[in-house]
Amino acid sequence: MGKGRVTVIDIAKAAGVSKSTVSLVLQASPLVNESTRTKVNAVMRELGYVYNRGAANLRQANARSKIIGIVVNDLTNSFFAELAVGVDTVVQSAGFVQFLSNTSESIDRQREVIASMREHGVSGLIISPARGTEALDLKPLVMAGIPVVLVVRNIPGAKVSSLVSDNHAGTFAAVEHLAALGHSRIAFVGGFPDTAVFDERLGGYRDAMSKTGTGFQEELVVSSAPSRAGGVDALARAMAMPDPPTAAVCFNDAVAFGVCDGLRARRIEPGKNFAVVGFDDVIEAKTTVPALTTISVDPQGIGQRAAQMLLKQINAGKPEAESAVSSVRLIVRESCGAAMNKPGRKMA
Amino acid sequence: MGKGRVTVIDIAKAAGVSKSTVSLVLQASPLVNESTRTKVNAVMRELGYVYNRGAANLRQANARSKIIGIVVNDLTNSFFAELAVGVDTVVQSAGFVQFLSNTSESIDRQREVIASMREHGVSGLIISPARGTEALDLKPLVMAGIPVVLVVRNIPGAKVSSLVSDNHAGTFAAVEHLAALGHSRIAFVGGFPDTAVFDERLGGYRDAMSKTGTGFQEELVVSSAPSRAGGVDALARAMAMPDPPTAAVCFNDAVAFGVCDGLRARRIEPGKNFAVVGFDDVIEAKTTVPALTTISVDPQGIGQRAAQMLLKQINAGKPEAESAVSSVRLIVRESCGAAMNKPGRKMA
DNA sequence: GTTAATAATTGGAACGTTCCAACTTTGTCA
DNA sequence: TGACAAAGTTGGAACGTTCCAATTATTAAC
Repeated sequence: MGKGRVTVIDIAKAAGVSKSTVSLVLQASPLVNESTRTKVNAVMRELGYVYNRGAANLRQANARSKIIGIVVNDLTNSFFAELAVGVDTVVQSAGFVQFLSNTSESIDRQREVIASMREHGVSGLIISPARGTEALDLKPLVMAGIPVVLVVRNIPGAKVSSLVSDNHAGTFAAVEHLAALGHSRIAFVGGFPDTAVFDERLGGYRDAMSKTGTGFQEELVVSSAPSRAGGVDALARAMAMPDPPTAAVCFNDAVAFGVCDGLRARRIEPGKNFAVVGFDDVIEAKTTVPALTTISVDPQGIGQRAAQMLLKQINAGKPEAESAVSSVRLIVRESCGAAMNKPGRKMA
Repeated sequence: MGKGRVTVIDIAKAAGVSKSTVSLVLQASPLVNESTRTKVNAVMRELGYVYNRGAANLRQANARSKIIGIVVNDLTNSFFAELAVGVDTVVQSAGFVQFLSNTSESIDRQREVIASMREHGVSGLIISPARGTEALDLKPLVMAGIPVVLVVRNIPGAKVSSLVSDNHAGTFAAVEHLAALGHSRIAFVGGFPDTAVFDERLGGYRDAMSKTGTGFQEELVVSSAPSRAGGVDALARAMAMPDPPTAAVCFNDAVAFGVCDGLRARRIEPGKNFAVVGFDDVIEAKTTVPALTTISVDPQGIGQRAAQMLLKQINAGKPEAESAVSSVRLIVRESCGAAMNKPGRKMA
């Protein structure tokens, strides 16, 4: 059949109108007569026309394309998958489509991905930055006036919007809860020390430990990769201490699951002989056994709110940076032992 | 500063060359003198030039953009997240960037997303189709000569490449293994009955049940949503039967986790009083307690292989449909009780 | 039956890039 | 010295769309 791609001019010719009219039909203009519209639409379907967004964007330098980009640093963490789903629900109803890319914590990859999205003229970007991202990396975006919302990790000095959860309050509440249950040797487990999120969560833990009178002890902080495997590993190191902890506030739920795995491997029952609190409240947290006590940050909710912030900026024209903190709350389930008897230290 | 965006002409003016020369620099042509090249590059950096891929694609109608799209039906299932990172690793090294979109099993959304990706001139598409997708939905893509690889779910009649795992062989092996352990009342649990994948996995189960002499019984098939919650639900129905099963072959790992949750809630220990086998071998399968016996389909591997198939088609020019089946293998861990004593039926 | 207003349509210019054919400069060879 | 080739560079046309100003067809008002 047709060798080249079918254009608006082909449609015009076949429908016996001008290309301008076809263009008007394309943008659903009320100027065009109903009968012409239906005819043009019919021809389009018949010839298998596909809109060339590139050409369109070329002309209307102002209006950007109807896509928003989301860049995450670790797609295998279901937290980010859920965040993306949350974003999707709101951008979808605003008539946008979402393109997601994963950086796997690589700054180089992140640069490529963001450049590529810019080249395709995204209307805005939601970014959970890779470790080590600097304000400088985002400079070009703000210079170009592209709305950006940072989520999960903020970047000091970058003049863009951000939405992070109240990490300090979260771990603070976790420690208070464990202390109220009678624990005093409470460890802080998992996470990479050189991130802002780690600092904030550790800060909440530290302040709460000081406040509860038991005091903050450096040795009770045992870091690791923020993954399930990292949790297993970190727990091993914690339990090897001369006076091991009886409870753990974990960097995130993945670590907490790892800690539970590690406990079980030592024949210690999480929620019974050892209290575990997570952070994030991922979807599995409530169905796993024992159900995980954790800090709920509602990833889908964050995604939705971030998307709303972004859309607001897009519609406002002039992007105005806005910082928000998403509040968190402690969800008490079984893994902290609150529903059971007093915590003991019956180890194998 | 500059109100409009900076173009190749601005660069040319500032560098004292013609726009053609700038264009040649952009595509790293050997024709341009080394000194000119460095000068032009310097000016680009200085003025903050961003390449306009849309304009470029407009001119070179043949060469498509350097992006490949991946469309998945359920991003919250970590299977797909891992598949996506598998794809990413190979397209990345081929100089492509990957844009992912989620359809949440909505055909309408899938249509939008695919249309949007086409409009942006993707070089190829990897699609895990939403439930109910028909060959007709893919027709426009193949007509336009856009390479497509279907993963996970095949669509009969669509003239595109596909890569699915050997579902039949997987459940067949699972049943054989359980039978060898002495089980005879083996249920098939979870999944929506109206999908090709379900049919294939059920088929493997049915054939194996017939072969082992215990025979296939309709009542032992209990379907549900293919999620953790679905597994909990399905197990409840299975255990309510007059003569409940002692083992379950699950539709996927998510269901299997749900089944384990449900068993625990009934004080039945998975891997001890009840055997559970999953399907997919997601990342958590090996670290959970008890470690899940499952059919390994290696989602990252499938992603990689699908990406290779796609790149092959892209480079070949003329896309040639190719069907492949990814072999699977049974990974024996703890949840089937193979490492423990004979299976009993000590229920609470 | 003329004028004014409204509705519908239209050709041409513009967007930022690449391709092509033509051009200039420099160097080589008979 | 002239012819020729090689290396670099260049202006204009083209890609598929939208916008603008201009045009024609239709209806309403007097």
